[in-house]
Amino acid sequence: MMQESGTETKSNGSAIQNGSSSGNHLLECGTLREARSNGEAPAVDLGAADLTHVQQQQQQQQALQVARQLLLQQQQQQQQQQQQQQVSGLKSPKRNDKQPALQVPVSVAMMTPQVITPQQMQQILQQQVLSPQQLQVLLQQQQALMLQQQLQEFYKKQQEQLQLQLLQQQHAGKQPKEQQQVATQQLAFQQQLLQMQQLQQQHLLSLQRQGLLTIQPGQPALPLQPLAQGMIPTELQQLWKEVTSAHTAEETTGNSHSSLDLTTTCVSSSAPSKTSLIMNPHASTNGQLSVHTPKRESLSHEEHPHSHPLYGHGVCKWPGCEAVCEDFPSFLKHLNSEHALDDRSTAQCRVQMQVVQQLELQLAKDKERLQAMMTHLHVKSTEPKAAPQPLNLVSSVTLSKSASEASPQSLPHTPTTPTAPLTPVTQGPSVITTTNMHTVGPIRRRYSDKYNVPISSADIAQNQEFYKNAEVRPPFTYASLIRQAILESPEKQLTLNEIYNWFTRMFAYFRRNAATWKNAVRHNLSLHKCFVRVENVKGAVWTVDEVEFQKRRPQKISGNPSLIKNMQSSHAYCTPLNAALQASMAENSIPLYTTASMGNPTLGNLASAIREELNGAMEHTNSNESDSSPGRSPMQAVHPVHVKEEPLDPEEAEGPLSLVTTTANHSPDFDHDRDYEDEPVNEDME
DNA sequence: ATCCGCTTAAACATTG
DNA sequence: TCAATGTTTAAGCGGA
Repeated sequence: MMQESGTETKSNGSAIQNGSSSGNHLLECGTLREARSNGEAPAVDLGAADLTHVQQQQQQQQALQVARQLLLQQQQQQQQQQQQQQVSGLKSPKRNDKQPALQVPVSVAMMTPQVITPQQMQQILQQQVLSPQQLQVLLQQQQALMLQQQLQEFYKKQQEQLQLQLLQQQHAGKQPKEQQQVATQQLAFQQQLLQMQQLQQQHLLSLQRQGLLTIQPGQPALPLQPLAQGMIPTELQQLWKEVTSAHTAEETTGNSHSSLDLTTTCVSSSAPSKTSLIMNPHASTNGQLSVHTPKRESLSHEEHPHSHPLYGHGVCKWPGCEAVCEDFPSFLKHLNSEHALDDRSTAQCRVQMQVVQQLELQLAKDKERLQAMMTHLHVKSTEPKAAPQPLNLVSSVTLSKSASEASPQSLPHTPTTPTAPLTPVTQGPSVITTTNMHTVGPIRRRYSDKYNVPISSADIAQNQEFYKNAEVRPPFTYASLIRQAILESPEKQLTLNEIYNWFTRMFAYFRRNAATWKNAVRHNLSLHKCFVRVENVKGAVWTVDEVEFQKRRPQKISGNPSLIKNMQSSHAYCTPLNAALQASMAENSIPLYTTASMGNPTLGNLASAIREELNGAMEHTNSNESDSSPGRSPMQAVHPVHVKEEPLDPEEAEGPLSLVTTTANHSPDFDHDRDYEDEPVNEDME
């Protein structure tokens, strides 16, 4: 179907017309293009999806405000406690060093080195200096803080009980001197606990703040981006290490440990209510000193004493420990010696609570997100198998309304694992139902280019929000992307720099390793004959020679059985493809599959173009159905196979295009792109 | 095993 | 001179 676009490439007038007609592309595409021409940063793009995000932001902010109040109260409370500790000389220098880390968000930290005031918070919210991700992290932080508040209450109860027991002891005739000492030790212990809570909180916050720093500013919230939320395991690990080291350092400051034993003995009778589950190992530790260890173990793990959750593979599973214990008794010994009730263990246990809380939170959010995604994609069932299925980034997102309704089996868009193999198979709406199951798998191929099937604008448009924000490598070849970039431009021509900008604008992945992928872009531009360089007054622009696609397709088909097979399957898609296209377009009343290359993307033109394309493609093939070929989007499926060895007559494409002047609107627009170029090249590419 | 396509790296030339 | 641009070659990898 790209014949039309191919011929249009020659026709300058039609190319311009295409640019105007492409305005009814998805909103964001138009916005992007406009932004590009206006020299605006793409970060300010506001599509329909972004409006939804704004609403979500407002809701989040409301909740956040409540959470911030809690945070504020708690911080004030902690400040008071800290002052007390300073008076009592228990202040840890390390904590003092980390004091600035208490400030939660980066922007807040820049505003104030101290405590966040409500006014400042309000300001933050009003100015929306925080991205939704940051807000989310903040929320998580404050949930953790609330958890700590519960902890504090818990310890207060402990303290009360302790004092009660002390009173009893006093009545029993204990010496006043000893009592006084005990009381002092209690106080010290409690202060220590509070201090440790602050420490852990600071660790948490600092870690999460570090996480915030990695979030690219200005990014709109994405429901499809669960990655930046919550704490990743490495962070948790790091958290443990930090806590461990922090308290190790704190121990060197000479905190009294003698008080702990006494305290724990008294605390043993109080069973934590809310946190009993999580605190269980710790509570049992509290209850018994090392002498009573067997009993403690029997408390926690009555029936399986040797399947201790903290012991596995001969290694102590205490977070951050990993000490080797040959057998279970030695492990118990180690547990009691190294992980007895002390400040460190208490702190670690508390952190573990937070970790669990975080994970549960994240799990809940991801579940909710998954549900929303499935709902959005009209997946009726909530089968959990849908998520771990191999990703089909493109196809699922390319789903049109009608198509998704017609294919309830289609996988939801679950790009929850960017590390997962990229298996996006560009499928058209009608294709998904029948072929989706055959296309799953860890396929790294860029189908869109392997069969010379460029990405449709719909693919880009509907995936762009995802790829814009998630650092996931797009499942398209460089050639496809370049072609798409060029065809998306109003005049079907881009300078190299504009192509660069398109890459960085459309794909977060290409905001790194600029030297690498830019080199690849240049390489592809030079390598593939379909990219035609057109000299211009201002330099040179790159265009796509669609004719080259057309010319080479039959050769490839006749020569490559596998490709024949694929084209056969493409042909099989023809009928439902058109139907789905028509339905989709009719429903949306917009040309969903408007591509710049399609020129005037009316329904009739598009459908006929597809048919024409397919008919042309199937000249040398039979119409057998193939079930093993990857599905492709309509635009992609019908694209000819690319052969690059055939020399191209430059005049063919250059003639008309030479009349076109450059868009000349690329320069100031992408100053932000420069930022990406300077990033260190440390990303593992594959 | 081989071919092919894609990616990446790199060297080199050209140009503004 | 320098950076951007453009060309070319080569190696590695994975799929067919």
